[in-house]
Amino acid sequence: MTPVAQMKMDRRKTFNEFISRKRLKSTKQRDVIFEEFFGNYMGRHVTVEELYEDIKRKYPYIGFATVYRTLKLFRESGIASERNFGDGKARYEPIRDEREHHHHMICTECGKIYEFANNQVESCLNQIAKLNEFKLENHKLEIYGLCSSCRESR
Amino acid sequence: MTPVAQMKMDRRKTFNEFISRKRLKSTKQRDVIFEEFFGNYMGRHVTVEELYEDIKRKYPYIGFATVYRTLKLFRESGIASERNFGDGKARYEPIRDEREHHHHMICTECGKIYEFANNQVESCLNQIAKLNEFKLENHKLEIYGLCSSCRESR
DNA sequence: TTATTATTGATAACTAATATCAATTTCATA
DNA sequence: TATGAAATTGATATTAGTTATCAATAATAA
Repeated sequence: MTPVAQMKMDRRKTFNEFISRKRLKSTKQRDVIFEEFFGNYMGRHVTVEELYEDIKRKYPYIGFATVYRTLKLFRESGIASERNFGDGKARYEPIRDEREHHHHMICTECGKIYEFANNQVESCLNQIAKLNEFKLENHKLEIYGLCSSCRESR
Repeated sequence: MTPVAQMKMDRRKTFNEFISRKRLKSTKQRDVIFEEFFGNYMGRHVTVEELYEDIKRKYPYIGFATVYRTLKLFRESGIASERNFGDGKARYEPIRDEREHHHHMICTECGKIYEFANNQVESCLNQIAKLNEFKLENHKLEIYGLCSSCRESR
Protein backbone atom coordinates (compact mmCIF):
# COMPACT_ATOMS: atom_id res chain seq x y z
CA MET A 1 0.00 0.00 0.00
CA THR A 2 1.30 3.43 -0.88
CA PRO A 3 1.99 5.86 1.95
CA VAL A 4 -0.80 8.12 0.70
CA ALA A 5 -3.32 5.30 0.71
CA GLN A 6 -2.16 4.27 4.17
CA MET A 7 -2.56 7.83 5.41
CA LYS A 8 -6.04 8.06 3.96
CA MET A 9 -6.99 4.88 5.76
CA ASP A 10 -5.64 6.24 9.02
CA ARG A 11 -7.72 9.39 8.66
CA ARG A 12 -10.77 7.34 7.89
CA LYS A 13 -10.24 5.34 11.04
CA THR A 14 -9.83 8.52 13.09
CA PHE A 15 -12.98 9.96 11.59
CA ASN A 16 -15.01 6.81 12.18
CA GLU A 17 -13.89 6.75 15.78
CA PHE A 18 -14.88 10.39 16.12
CA ILE A 19 -18.29 9.64 14.65
CA SER A 20 -19.00 6.80 17.07
CA ARG A 21 -17.51 8.55 20.09
CA LYS A 22 -19.80 11.54 19.50
CA ARG A 23 -22.78 9.30 18.77
CA LEU A 24 -23.09 10.73 15.28
CA LYS A 25 -24.10 8.82 12.20
CA SER A 26 -22.19 7.80 9.15
CA THR A 27 -23.92 8.73 5.92
CA LYS A 28 -23.45 8.40 2.16
CA GLN A 29 -22.82 12.13 1.92
CA ARG A 30 -20.06 12.09 4.48
CA ASP A 31 -18.42 9.16 2.73
CA VAL A 32 -18.48 10.95 -0.61
CA ILE A 33 -17.07 14.17 0.82
CA PHE A 34 -14.35 12.26 2.62
CA GLU A 35 -13.34 10.43 -0.54
CA GLU A 36 -13.29 13.57 -2.61
CA PHE A 37 -11.41 15.62 -0.05
CA PHE A 38 -8.78 13.04 0.79
CA GLY A 39 -8.60 11.75 -2.77
CA ASN A 40 -8.09 15.01 -4.67
CA TYR A 41 -7.02 17.69 -2.24
CA MET A 42 -3.97 16.31 -0.53
CA GLY A 43 -1.46 19.10 -0.04
CA ARG A 44 -3.92 21.66 -1.32
CA HIS A 45 -6.02 24.31 0.36
CA VAL A 46 -9.56 24.14 -0.92
CA THR A 47 -12.41 26.53 -0.19
CA VAL A 48 -15.85 25.18 0.68
CA GLU A 49 -17.18 26.62 -2.56
CA GLU A 50 -14.53 24.88 -4.66
CA LEU A 51 -15.07 21.52 -3.01
CA TYR A 52 -18.83 21.86 -3.36
CA GLU A 53 -18.61 22.72 -7.08
CA ASP A 54 -16.30 19.76 -7.59
CA ILE A 55 -18.56 17.31 -5.77
CA LYS A 56 -21.77 18.61 -7.30
CA ARG A 57 -20.69 17.46 -10.75
CA LYS A 58 -20.53 13.81 -9.73
CA TYR A 59 -23.06 13.86 -6.91
CA PRO A 60 -25.71 16.51 -7.64
CA TYR A 61 -27.82 15.41 -4.71
CA ILE A 62 -25.28 16.65 -2.17
CA GLY A 63 -26.11 20.08 -0.80
CA PHE A 64 -23.98 23.06 -0.05
CA ALA A 65 -24.69 23.15 3.67
CA THR A 66 -23.71 19.53 4.02
CA VAL A 67 -20.27 20.20 2.57
CA TYR A 68 -19.87 23.07 5.03
CA ARG A 69 -20.95 20.98 7.95
CA THR A 70 -18.85 18.01 6.97
CA LEU A 71 -15.65 20.02 6.58
CA LYS A 72 -16.29 21.40 10.03
CA LEU A 73 -16.59 17.84 11.33
CA PHE A 74 -13.29 16.99 9.65
CA ARG A 75 -11.69 19.84 11.50
CA GLU A 76 -13.25 18.91 14.84
CA SER A 77 -12.12 15.33 14.48
CA GLY A 78 -8.58 16.47 13.76
CA ILE A 79 -8.22 15.11 10.23
CA ALA A 80 -8.34 18.51 8.50
CA SER A 81 -7.21 21.98 9.38
CA GLU A 82 -8.89 25.25 8.62
CA ARG A 83 -6.86 28.17 7.34
CA ASN A 84 -7.58 31.75 6.49
CA PHE A 85 -5.22 33.61 4.25
CA GLY A 86 -6.95 36.96 4.34
CA ASP A 87 -9.27 36.71 1.34
CA GLY A 88 -12.28 36.15 3.59
CA LYS A 89 -12.80 32.52 2.63
CA ALA A 90 -11.96 29.61 4.89
CA ARG A 91 -9.70 27.01 3.33
CA TYR A 92 -9.46 23.37 4.35
CA GLU A 93 -6.47 21.12 4.11
CA PRO A 94 -6.20 17.39 4.82
CA ILE A 95 -3.76 16.76 7.67
CA ARG A 96 -0.99 14.51 6.47
CA ASP A 97 1.18 14.01 9.50
CA GLU A 98 -0.17 15.27 12.80
CA ARG A 99 3.26 15.41 14.36
CA GLU A 100 4.87 17.72 11.85
CA HIS A 101 3.34 21.14 11.93
CA HIS A 102 3.89 23.12 8.77
CA HIS A 103 3.35 26.70 7.70
CA HIS A 104 2.59 28.73 4.61
CA MET A 105 4.16 31.23 2.29
CA ILE A 106 1.57 33.05 0.24
CA CYS A 107 2.53 34.95 -2.90
CA THR A 108 0.73 38.28 -2.87
CA GLU A 109 1.01 38.47 -6.66
CA CYS A 110 -0.17 35.09 -7.97
CA GLY A 111 -1.81 33.76 -4.82
CA LYS A 112 0.09 30.51 -4.91
CA ILE A 113 0.57 28.83 -1.56
CA TYR A 114 3.85 27.18 -0.60
CA GLU A 115 4.45 25.09 2.47
CA PHE A 116 7.38 24.87 4.77
CA ALA A 117 8.31 23.37 8.11
CA ASN A 118 11.11 24.37 10.43
CA ASN A 119 12.16 22.76 13.66
CA GLN A 120 13.97 25.78 14.97
CA VAL A 121 10.84 27.90 14.72
CA GLU A 122 8.82 25.22 16.47
CA SER A 123 11.19 25.00 19.41
CA CYS A 124 11.31 28.79 19.64
CA LEU A 125 7.57 28.91 19.94
CA ASN A 126 7.47 26.21 22.59
CA GLN A 127 10.03 28.18 24.54
CA ILE A 128 8.12 31.43 24.22
CA ALA A 129 4.92 29.78 25.38
CA LYS A 130 6.67 28.20 28.34
CA LEU A 131 8.27 31.49 29.34
CA ASN A 132 4.86 33.14 29.45
CA GLU A 133 3.19 30.25 31.23
CA PHE A 134 0.99 29.80 28.21
CA LYS A 135 -0.36 26.37 27.34
CA LEU A 136 0.20 26.16 23.60
CA GLU A 137 -2.74 24.58 21.81
CA ASN A 138 -2.16 25.66 18.25
CA HIS A 139 -0.26 28.18 16.20
CA LYS A 140 -0.26 29.75 12.79
CA LEU A 141 2.58 31.24 10.85
CA GLU A 142 2.21 32.86 7.48
CA ILE A 143 4.73 34.60 5.28
CA TYR A 144 3.39 36.97 2.65
CA GLY A 145 5.56 38.15 -0.23
CA LEU A 146 6.64 37.53 -3.79
CA CYS A 147 7.50 34.06 -5.02
CA SER A 148 10.59 33.65 -7.18
CA SER A 149 8.78 33.69 -10.52
CA CYS A 150 6.62 36.71 -9.72
CA ARG A 151 9.74 38.40 -8.44
CA GLU A 152 11.48 37.96 -11.78
CA SER A 153 8.61 39.34 -13.81
CA ARG A 154 8.73 42.66 -12.01
CA MET B 1 8.03 65.24 24.81
CA THR B 2 7.12 61.73 25.87
CA PRO B 3 8.05 58.85 23.57
CA VAL B 4 4.37 58.13 22.98
CA ALA B 5 3.66 61.71 21.94
CA GLN B 6 6.70 61.67 19.70
CA MET B 7 5.53 58.47 18.08
CA LYS B 8 2.09 59.86 17.51
CA MET B 9 3.60 62.89 15.80
CA ASP B 10 5.69 60.66 13.57
CA ARG B 11 2.62 58.71 12.52
CA ARG B 12 0.77 61.91 11.81
CA LYS B 13 3.59 63.05 9.59
CA THR B 14 3.61 59.74 7.73
CA PHE B 15 -0.13 59.91 7.25
CA ASN B 16 -0.06 63.52 6.02
CA GLU B 17 2.63 62.62 3.52
CA PHE B 18 0.53 59.68 2.36
CA ILE B 19 -2.48 61.95 1.93
CA SER B 20 -0.62 64.48 -0.19
CA ARG B 21 1.29 61.86 -2.18
CA LYS B 22 -1.97 60.18 -3.16
CA ARG B 23 -3.67 63.55 -3.84
CA LEU B 24 -6.25 62.83 -1.16
CA LYS B 25 -7.77 65.41 1.16
CA SER B 26 -7.43 65.98 4.85
CA THR B 27 -10.75 66.25 6.64
CA LYS B 28 -12.14 66.89 10.11
CA GLN B 29 -13.34 63.30 10.28
CA ARG B 30 -9.94 61.85 9.49
CA ASP B 31 -8.37 64.07 12.12
CA VAL B 32 -10.83 62.95 14.76
CA ILE B 33 -10.41 59.27 13.95
CA PHE B 34 -6.63 59.63 13.98
CA GLU B 35 -6.68 61.31 17.40
CA GLU B 36 -9.00 58.74 18.87
CA PHE B 37 -7.15 55.76 17.43
CA PHE B 38 -3.65 56.89 18.32
CA GLY B 39 -4.76 58.48 21.59
CA ASN B 40 -6.69 55.61 23.14
CA TYR B 41 -5.79 52.41 21.35
CA MET B 42 -2.03 52.18 21.56
CA GLY B 43 -1.06 48.58 22.17
CA ARG B 44 -4.62 47.43 21.75
CA HIS B 45 -6.50 45.64 18.99
CA VAL B 46 -9.73 47.41 18.29
CA THR B 47 -12.52 46.32 15.99
CA VAL B 48 -14.15 48.82 13.63
CA GLU B 49 -17.38 48.50 15.57
CA GLU B 50 -15.69 49.31 18.89
CA LEU B 51 -13.87 52.33 17.53
CA TYR B 52 -17.03 53.60 15.88
CA GLU B 53 -19.08 53.25 19.08
CA ASP B 54 -16.37 55.06 20.98
CA ILE B 55 -16.14 57.93 18.51
CA LYS B 56 -19.90 58.27 18.05
CA ARG B 57 -20.32 59.35 21.67
CA LYS B 58 -18.18 62.43 21.24
CA TYR B 59 -18.70 63.04 17.54
CA PRO B 60 -22.16 61.80 16.55
CA TYR B 61 -21.85 63.27 13.08
CA ILE B 62 -19.16 60.77 12.09
CA GLY B 63 -20.54 57.83 10.13
CA PHE B 64 -19.82 54.15 10.28
CA ALA B 65 -18.49 53.86 6.74
CA THR B 66 -16.06 56.69 7.32
CA VAL B 67 -14.45 54.86 10.22
CA TYR B 68 -14.11 51.78 8.05
CA ARG B 69 -12.57 53.72 5.18
CA THR B 70 -10.25 55.69 7.42
CA LEU B 71 -8.87 52.63 9.17
CA LYS B 72 -8.19 51.17 5.76
CA LEU B 73 -6.28 54.32 4.86
CA PHE B 74 -4.27 53.98 8.05
CA ARG B 75 -3.32 50.48 7.00
CA GLU B 76 -2.45 51.51 3.44
CA SER B 77 -0.26 54.32 4.69
CA GLY B 78 1.57 51.95 7.00
CA ILE B 79 0.64 53.50 10.34
CA ALA B 80 -1.75 50.73 11.42
CA SER B 81 -1.91 47.02 10.89
CA GLU B 82 -4.93 44.85 10.35
CA ARG B 83 -5.24 41.57 12.21
CA ASN B 84 -7.68 38.73 12.19
CA PHE B 85 -7.79 36.38 15.11
CA GLY B 86 -10.44 34.05 13.81
CA ASP B 87 -13.59 35.58 15.25
CA GLY B 88 -14.54 37.04 11.87
CA LYS B 89 -13.90 40.64 12.81
CA ALA B 90 -10.96 42.65 11.58
CA ARG B 91 -8.93 44.32 14.30
CA TYR B 92 -6.72 47.35 13.91
CA GLU B 93 -3.62 48.21 15.87
CA PRO B 94 -1.48 51.37 15.76
CA ILE B 95 2.03 50.54 14.64
CA ARG B 96 4.47 51.64 17.31
CA ASP B 97 7.86 50.80 15.92
CA GLU B 98 7.98 49.75 12.30
CA ARG B 99 11.31 48.04 12.76
CA GLU B 100 10.30 45.68 15.49
CA HIS B 101 7.76 43.20 14.31
CA HIS B 102 5.75 41.60 17.09
CA HIS B 103 3.34 38.73 17.31
CA HIS B 104 0.34 37.57 19.29
CA MET B 105 -0.68 34.96 21.79
CA ILE B 106 -4.45 34.62 21.99
CA CYS B 107 -6.10 32.90 24.93
CA THR B 108 -8.81 30.61 23.59
CA GLU B 109 -10.63 30.78 26.93
CA CYS B 110 -10.82 34.48 27.84
CA GLY B 111 -9.89 35.97 24.47
CA LYS B 112 -7.16 38.16 25.89
CA ILE B 113 -4.39 39.06 23.49
CA TYR B 114 -0.75 39.10 24.55
CA GLU B 115 2.12 40.38 22.48
CA PHE B 116 5.62 39.09 22.08
CA ALA B 117 8.65 39.65 19.91
CA ASN B 118 11.54 37.32 19.26
CA ASN B 119 14.65 37.96 17.25
CA GLN B 120 15.46 34.32 16.72
CA VAL B 121 12.09 33.72 15.06
CA GLU B 122 12.56 36.76 12.85
CA SER B 123 15.95 35.65 11.61
CA CYS B 124 14.62 32.14 11.03
CA LEU B 125 11.89 33.52 8.83
CA ASN B 126 14.29 35.69 6.85
CA GLN B 127 16.43 32.64 6.28
CA ILE B 128 13.49 30.52 5.17
CA ALA B 129 12.34 33.20 2.73
CA LYS B 130 15.84 33.57 1.33
CA LEU B 131 16.22 29.83 0.90
CA ASN B 132 13.02 29.71 -1.14
CA GLU B 133 13.86 32.81 -3.17
CA PHE B 134 10.83 34.46 -1.68
CA LYS B 135 10.77 38.21 -1.20
CA LEU B 136 9.33 38.61 2.29
CA GLU B 137 6.85 41.44 2.49
CA ASN B 138 5.01 40.65 5.68
CA HIS B 139 4.36 37.84 8.07
CA LYS B 140 1.98 36.82 10.79
CA LEU B 141 2.51 34.54 13.71
CA GLU B 142 -0.17 33.64 16.19
CA ILE B 143 -0.11 31.30 19.15
CA TYR B 144 -3.43 30.01 20.42
CA GLY B 145 -3.77 28.43 23.83
CA LEU B 146 -4.52 28.98 27.51
CA CYS B 147 -3.08 31.93 29.39
CA SER B 148 -1.68 31.31 32.87
CA SER B 149 -4.79 32.43 34.77
CA CYS B 150 -7.24 30.46 32.62
CA ARG B 151 -4.92 27.52 32.94
CA GLU B 152 -5.16 27.60 36.74
CA SER B 153 -8.94 27.79 36.83
CA ARG B 154 -9.29 24.52 35.00
C1' DT C 1 -14.02 82.94 -6.43
C1' DT C 2 -14.65 79.13 -9.14
C1' DA C 3 -14.18 74.63 -10.88
C1' DT C 4 -12.72 70.23 -10.05
C1' DT C 5 -12.29 66.42 -7.36
C1' DA C 6 -12.48 63.82 -3.10
C1' DT C 7 -15.24 62.79 0.92
C1' DT C 8 -19.11 62.02 3.61
C1' DG C 9 -23.13 59.61 5.72
C1' DA C 10 -27.14 56.94 4.97
C1' DT C 11 -28.33 52.97 3.24
C1' DA C 12 -28.40 49.22 -0.13
C1' DA C 13 -25.91 45.35 -1.69
C1' DC C 14 -22.80 41.72 -1.24
C1' DT C 15 -20.56 37.61 0.64
C1' DA C 16 -19.33 33.98 3.70
C1' DA C 17 -21.12 31.50 7.15
C1' DT C 18 -24.79 29.80 10.10
C1' DA C 19 -29.60 28.75 11.54
C1' DT C 20 -34.13 26.84 10.52
C1' DC C 21 -37.10 23.15 9.55
C1' DA C 22 -39.79 19.52 7.49
C1' DA C 23 -38.60 15.31 5.28
C1' DT C 24 -35.51 11.59 5.30
C1' DT C 25 -32.05 8.40 6.93
C1' DT C 26 -29.45 5.97 10.36
C1' DC C 27 -29.07 2.80 13.93
C1' DA C 28 -29.81 0.90 18.62
C1' DT C 29 -33.10 -1.86 20.57
C1' DA C 30 -36.61 -4.95 20.72
C1' DT D 1 -36.45 -7.27 10.61
C1' DA D 2 -39.46 -4.01 12.43
C1' DT D 3 -39.72 0.14 15.29
C1' DG D 4 -38.87 4.51 17.10
C1' DA D 5 -35.72 7.94 18.80
C1' DA D 6 -32.32 10.81 17.25
C1' DA D 7 -29.26 12.67 13.77
C1' DT D 8 -28.84 14.33 9.05
C1' DT D 9 -30.10 16.35 4.92
C1' DG D 10 -31.04 20.02 1.37
C1' DA D 11 -33.40 24.11 0.42
C1' DT D 12 -33.71 28.34 1.95
C1' DA D 13 -33.76 32.21 5.28
C1' DT D 14 -30.99 34.78 8.29
C1' DT D 15 -27.02 36.88 10.20
C1' DA D 16 -22.80 39.53 10.39
C1' DG D 17 -19.04 41.89 8.54
C1' DT D 18 -17.76 44.50 4.90
C1' DT D 19 -18.07 47.05 0.62
C1' DA D 20 -20.57 49.72 -3.02
C1' DT D 21 -23.72 53.42 -4.34
C1' DC D 22 -24.91 58.08 -4.67
C1' DA D 23 -26.47 62.72 -3.93
C1' DA D 24 -24.97 66.35 -0.99
C1' DT D 25 -21.04 68.52 0.89
C1' DA D 26 -16.29 69.89 1.71
C1' DA D 27 -11.50 70.58 0.37
C1' DT D 28 -8.17 72.33 -2.73
C1' DA D 29 -5.85 73.86 -6.96
C1' DA D 30 -6.10 77.28 -10.37
